[in-house]
Amino acid sequence: MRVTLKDIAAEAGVSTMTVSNVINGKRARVSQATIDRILRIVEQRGYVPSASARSLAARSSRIIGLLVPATGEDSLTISPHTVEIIGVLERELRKHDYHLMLRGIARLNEVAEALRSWNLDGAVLLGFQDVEIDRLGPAVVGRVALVAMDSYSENPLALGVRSDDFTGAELAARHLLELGHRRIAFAGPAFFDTGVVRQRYEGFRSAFAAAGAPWEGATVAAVETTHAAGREFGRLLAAEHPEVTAVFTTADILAIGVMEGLAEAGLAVPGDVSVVGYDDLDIATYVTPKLTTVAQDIPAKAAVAVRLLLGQINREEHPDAAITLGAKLIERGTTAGARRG
Amino acid sequence: MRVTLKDIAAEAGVSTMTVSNVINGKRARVSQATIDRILRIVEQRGYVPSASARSLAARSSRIIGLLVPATGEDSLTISPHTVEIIGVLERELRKHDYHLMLRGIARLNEVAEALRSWNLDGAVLLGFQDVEIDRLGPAVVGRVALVAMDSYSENPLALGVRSDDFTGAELAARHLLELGHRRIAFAGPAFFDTGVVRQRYEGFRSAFAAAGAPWEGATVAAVETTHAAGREFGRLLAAEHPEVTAVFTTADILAIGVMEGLAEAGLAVPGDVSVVGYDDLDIATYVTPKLTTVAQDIPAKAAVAVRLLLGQINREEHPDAAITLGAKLIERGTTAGARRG
DNA sequence: CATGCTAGGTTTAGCGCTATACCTAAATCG
DNA sequence: CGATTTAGGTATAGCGCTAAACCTAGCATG
Repeated sequence: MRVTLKDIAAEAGVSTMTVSNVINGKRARVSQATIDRILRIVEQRGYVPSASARSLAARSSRIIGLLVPATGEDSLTISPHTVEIIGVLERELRKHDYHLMLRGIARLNEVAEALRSWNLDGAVLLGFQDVEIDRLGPAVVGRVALVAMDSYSENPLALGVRSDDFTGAELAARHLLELGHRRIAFAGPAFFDTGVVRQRYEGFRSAFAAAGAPWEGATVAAVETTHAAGREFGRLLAAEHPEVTAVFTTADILAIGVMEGLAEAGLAVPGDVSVVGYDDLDIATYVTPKLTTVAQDIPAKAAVAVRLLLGQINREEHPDAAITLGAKLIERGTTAGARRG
Repeated sequence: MRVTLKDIAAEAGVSTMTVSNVINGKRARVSQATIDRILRIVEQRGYVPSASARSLAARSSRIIGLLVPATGEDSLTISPHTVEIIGVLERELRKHDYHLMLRGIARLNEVAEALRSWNLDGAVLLGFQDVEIDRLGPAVVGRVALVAMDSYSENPLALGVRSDDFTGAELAARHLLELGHRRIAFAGPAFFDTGVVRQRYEGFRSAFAAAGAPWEGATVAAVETTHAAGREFGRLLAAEHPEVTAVFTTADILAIGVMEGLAEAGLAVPGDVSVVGYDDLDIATYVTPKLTTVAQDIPAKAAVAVRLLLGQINREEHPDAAITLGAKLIERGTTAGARRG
């Protein structure tokens, strides 16, 4: 059978509480000799505490949920961007002896279920829309620490962590404008009215204003964040928008699709059309020419998320309402002066 | 406070066991009227069972561990290939009301810790070496169902699930040989003596034998599975192996690196050198020309893993010792007839 | 010398659930 | 018509741990 606290206590000749205290580092009221004896026995017997019993008794699981949108049928679509976040989250949490539970969320009320069922101490929401975050009420959340990645929701129940999407897009647009482009396309998913996409859209717009460029030069298109949709859009651009000489996209994968679509239509990048991506994923450097893109510090974003979570859990007051990290432009080979026709 | 079984039982005027039985689908000995009444109250009160209490009492957690190698310092490196597996695993397990816990493993004995501490019902080992799987003893594993992805270990404690790496590599090599190549490089990580790499190596060799091609034509190189290492190798090939006209790599990412290295050295793909990857990741189609590669059915692999796990958990006898899925060659643009120099 | 304080513990009472054994009235059987 | 089965439950005893309150001997203090 399993080795329990009781076994250790019996062998050490003390009560289970003493063993429990030693194991949990509450050693103030235990003599050094007893501590040593207990630890030796624990080691020897290969005692591993039962997490279920712990979380039942202590009402805290040391599990952080990683909640990702999912449909019932499809498997989770985890973008490369998300993957990097997961890796860093896991490491940071493991350092603090927390564990990560991955859960696809098909309907929003599953969030409550996930939180309550597992007694989660906290959760990271990855890839949800702002409107979804907005809808999380106190009944759902309870006393669980929540961090929403890439959210601009004002919901005080979920702290937002994001990089500066406004500035990122602004930098990209300014870069294109400085190269002389005036007819620029903005391609991103169809949520211009909220969240990350909105910020990028506004940043993009702001650069036009700052440069005194006519906003009429912009072509705004709702394009799904996939390679295929990007390719489609590239072809469309080639066929029906001869005036456009540059494209800003909200994702590298989209930019790479656009590049392919343009190439198929016989247009050169950056010769005829310049392209800018977003995220600076590894794939940005795998394509030819290498993609000019906006970089965010993803590991930092994940680390901040963990810091906020643990801060909330340990009641170091409710920390900062939201954290915004920087973004910077990485100039590579897909942008050049404007000329097409 | 939390709504508990007791609350539901009191409100329904039955014992907690009856509620428990209804909730767990053991409804044989409960009248339909009582079932309906209980379910209505459960719904109404928003009752969610406590997973910790359950796993403590039932000695089963309904959690499957997803164990991935990790160093203490680095974050988990999750390859695109791994990501796809994770997504499918999550969906399949969620269907059966199991949950996924992600855990980086720095030292092998952490496997035991993870399994015991959380009372895991099973675990999927992702990305471990065969020798590591070999070392898992009964003391570590206990009665936990274990599936090792991409393992060729003979350890009966961990069922292996993999695709047919031997045949995949053989197909690739045969393709190159049929195109007339005789001086072919094999590039892969330095574990030629075991596991997946060994299978691919043997498959590669076997194609030479089958084609009656002299094995002396092969150049075997240990190259890390990264873009940077591939690029380095591509340059090396260009500079010091003028006789080589084709490269088979054990990963797409590696192949893409090789392509870049070759291009930098002024060699054309496939004009001067043909390149074949492995895995058929999305990125294989993002590069120019598109990468010829070996495809495995990753979703199927993950689904099989879940099937084996659940099979073991439900004691449908100990199922098949290991499962090998197919592999096929996807011919795209990076392979052509042999000519260089 | 009564009194408090401190070090070093112990005792008690659950946390919320499930396994197991048991119970009772009504229906069925030989 | 007594014995057995069946439907539809209940009672009891934990699972392994922790929070909170309590205890006691020994020492210092006014």
